[in-house]
Amino acid sequence: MNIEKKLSEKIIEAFQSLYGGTIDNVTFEKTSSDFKGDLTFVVFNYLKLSKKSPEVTANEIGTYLIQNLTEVSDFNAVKGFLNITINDFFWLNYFNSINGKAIPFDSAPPNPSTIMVEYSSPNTNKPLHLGHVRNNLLGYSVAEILKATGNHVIKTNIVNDRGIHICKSMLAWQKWGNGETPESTGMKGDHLVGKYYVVFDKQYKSQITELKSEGLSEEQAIANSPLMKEAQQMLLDWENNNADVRKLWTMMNGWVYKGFESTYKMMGVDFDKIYYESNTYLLGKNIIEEGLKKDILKRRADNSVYIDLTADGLDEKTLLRGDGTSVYITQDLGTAVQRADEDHFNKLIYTVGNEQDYHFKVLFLILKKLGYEWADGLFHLSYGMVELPEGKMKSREGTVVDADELMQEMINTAAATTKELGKATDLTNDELEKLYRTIGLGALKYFMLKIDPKKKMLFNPAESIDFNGNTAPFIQFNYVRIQALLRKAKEGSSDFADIDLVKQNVELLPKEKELIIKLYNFNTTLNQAAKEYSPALIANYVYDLAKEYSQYYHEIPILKEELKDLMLFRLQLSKTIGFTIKKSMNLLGIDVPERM
RNA sequence: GAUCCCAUAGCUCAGCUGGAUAGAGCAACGGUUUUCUAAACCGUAGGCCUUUGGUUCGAAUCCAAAUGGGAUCACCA
Repeated sequence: MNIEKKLSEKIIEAFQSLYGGTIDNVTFEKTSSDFKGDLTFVVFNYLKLSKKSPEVTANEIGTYLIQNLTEVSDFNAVKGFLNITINDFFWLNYFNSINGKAIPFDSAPPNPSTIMVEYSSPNTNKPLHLGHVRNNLLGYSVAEILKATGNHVIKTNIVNDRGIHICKSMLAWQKWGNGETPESTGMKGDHLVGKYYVVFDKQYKSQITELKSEGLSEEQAIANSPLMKEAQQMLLDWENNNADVRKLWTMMNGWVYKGFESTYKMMGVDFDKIYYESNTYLLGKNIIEEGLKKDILKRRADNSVYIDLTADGLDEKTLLRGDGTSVYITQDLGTAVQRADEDHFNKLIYTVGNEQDYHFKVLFLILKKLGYEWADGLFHLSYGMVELPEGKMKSREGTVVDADELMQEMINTAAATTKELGKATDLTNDELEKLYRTIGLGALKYFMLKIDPKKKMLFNPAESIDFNGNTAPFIQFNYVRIQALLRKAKEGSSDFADIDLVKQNVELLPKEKELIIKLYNFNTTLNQAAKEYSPALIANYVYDLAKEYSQYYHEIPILKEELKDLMLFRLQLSKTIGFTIKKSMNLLGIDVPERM
């Protein structure tokens, strides 16, 4: 039932029959609103075959189509643009085939791919911030989109639960914590641990200042800071399984996990498989050995191992230190191989900020050189940083927008706005709480997902996120209006109890045809979003749909339409649009309320 | 120094697989509610698509360079 495909075939046929030439698949674009028609075929590229002027060629093709394809009801040729009108029957037929339900995805791949989507990947020394919010929403949404296109998706998270940064928090807590716990302070665990990360930094800096005032250079001061030495010792103790350090580590990480859990829950994201770096950080050494045997990797005089990527326009990259210990990329090599062995993925998508573009380029190239076939399925979903007006966020200095606080603020704003507008007054308190969350978090999620992932984005905390215009609340509002219509229809008359059963052939208004075409385009958009890993395409689609509907709603009577068939058709159209809005929003991880 | 990413209305962004007169939202100004939820709708105003050159019948879109902004180039993670 793909009209573009049908048209394309007929046009190829037309060229064959009219001009005796063969052409490849042709493409169409949406006819400009200034001209009559639904789809436009541009003939300029094919004039060599027709050996006629653009206008004549377009006219001849148009005539052929109208004679040989029943779906084509009209055409006009302007210069080289052939504007094709598809008859209402086709569109209505398509619409009836959906029949008031969510649009089914029509081209699920015959062999579903297994796709791992890694996202979030937090450090356990501080709470999640705005940057993580973008990461989480993006990863979650991409996973949902890939699922919707028929893939088997495994959402994974690799938690960086070990390293010097955690030791800093641990040390500071040990020294200045006075035994504080989440229970004793009422603080969320991740925030409590984050507090001591900042304490460490403060103490460390004042120590450096002190050492410098004693006459040491900056470099010497850094090298001789007792606090940093202690932290490093703690890391060594951790690696050597020192019981006390491990106990402290387990306790504090436990606090953090509890905190993360509630943040993830509030955000509405989840994972199928969680890895911990404390389990994976030693992986990868055997791969290095293999690589050395194959002579792909080289050993330096000091015993360190590296790979020479200069021929590929990159640098030499060290993979193992002289003392035999791992570096960051060693473990990434190891986890990639482990995942390939365990999960047999076709694709592995790393949702990580664009500051690591180089790292992933190197990682993928090394794996490829080592001969892993699945390395072609690796993809770095690189997204731009979230910046504040004053520049980059620095968690050590506490200049971050905290995820928990931001979400709460959004919910508060949603509550205030709802009250101000005097809306939803008949809901219970529980329902209201849920509504505020749906609207507030919806606004936040949409705000972050509607922007092309690869672009960096500016977040100004002073200007609150909008609730009007191109926003989630606007889209949600249109969904709610539809639900209100449907409710009223059912209450008003038993004739409308089952709107789904009605199939009507009516004369379409231009706006109605436009809306059906929009619905028809859902699958194309979904496919493209999956192909490009871009939730922004879905966001733009659903906004367009809601906006068109909003105009329609204002222009055309629905429940007040006197012709019953027409009223039913319009209700059915509204219902289908409602389904599509909901489905699209869910792909973005956004809920829609029934009332607001 | 090298590499990568970005540049479209005052602001935030679409448009990028070349096509017809470059689109939204916000902000500004004016209008619409005894009638299906006004978180809405309609209208006005706002543009050298950073610049220059190239490819093409045709360039915001592709190529090259310049300018400006960001990131990266650790035996850190």
